[in-house]
Amino acid sequence: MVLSQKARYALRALIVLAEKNDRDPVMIADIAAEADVPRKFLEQILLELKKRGIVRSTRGRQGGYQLGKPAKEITFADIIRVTDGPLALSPCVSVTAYQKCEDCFDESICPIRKVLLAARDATASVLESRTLAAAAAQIKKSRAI
Amino acid sequence: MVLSQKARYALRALIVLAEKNDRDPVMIADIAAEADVPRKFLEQILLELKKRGIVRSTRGRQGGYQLGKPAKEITFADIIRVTDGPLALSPCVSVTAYQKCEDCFDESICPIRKVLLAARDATASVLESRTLAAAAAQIKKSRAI
DNA sequence: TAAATCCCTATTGACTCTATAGAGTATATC
DNA sequence: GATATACTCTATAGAGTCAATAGGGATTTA
Repeated sequence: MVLSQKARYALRALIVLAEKNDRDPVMIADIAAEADVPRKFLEQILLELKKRGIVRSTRGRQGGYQLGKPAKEITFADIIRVTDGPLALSPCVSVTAYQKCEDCFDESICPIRKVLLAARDATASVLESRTLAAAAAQIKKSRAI
Repeated sequence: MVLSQKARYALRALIVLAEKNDRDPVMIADIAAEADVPRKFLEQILLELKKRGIVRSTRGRQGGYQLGKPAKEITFADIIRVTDGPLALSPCVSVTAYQKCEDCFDESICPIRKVLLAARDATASVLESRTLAAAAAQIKKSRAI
């Protein structure tokens, strides 16, 4: 039920990137320091985010990470799906990774499924509407005060 | 993120009880058979549900389990909170088990928290509105066809 | 060619989840 | 009141997951 540490780290790191306005690549070490994330763990996380197109990287000297697309197109749902898998409380109500329950007679009748489906939709509609851009903007606003 | 097996078992077992209209106590063994849950595991689950007042038990011969209150007063949220803990994606947005994040500077500013709070509210409002009575009614209706 | 930086895989320790086991306690019935 | 029945409680084991660390490989710039 609870968000993994990995997800929290990913969100913090990406918000740091979003605040940079995507000029030059930012080194892992810098992101790690600003987001307060263990450096080697962050490496793994960024690698996964890269595979899913959420960030892109530049290798070698002067290298680092940048967002893979505009911050306002990256939602919390996108990020959490990478680190923690589907948002659904059961694979049988997942939109991105549907899987039938092993011991389910008839899915169309299952009263549990019906509820979990409604819960998934509610969660998804929140997490899909919140973007990195909004989160970064909020931080900047708080800093300005 | 995903519901534990324990939660699924608890929901199935309680829906079985809700269908019985709460006449006489139902033995663990019978509940286990009807809900398709390992018997000894179910014992533990029912014990926890009992501690939280969701079921009540009668010991000795003719003993068994019954719902602890009317089926329409037992919500999915109540049950899941027993088996899986708080609904919130982070302790810092939990209503039933609030806890500050260790590495959080200022909670009122945290842009992640804001989103997780909205997600929690969305999930809770669904799970708190769905009752065992509704689930049992739905099952009976499907069986009638 | 050297330094900087990301890339990739393996490993470890702690913890949790699922399930089973077995002895203990209460109660109805004969 | 003896006995069978059924819930109560605690321990434990195996598998799996999570968080973190480690270290060498590959690539690019200067």
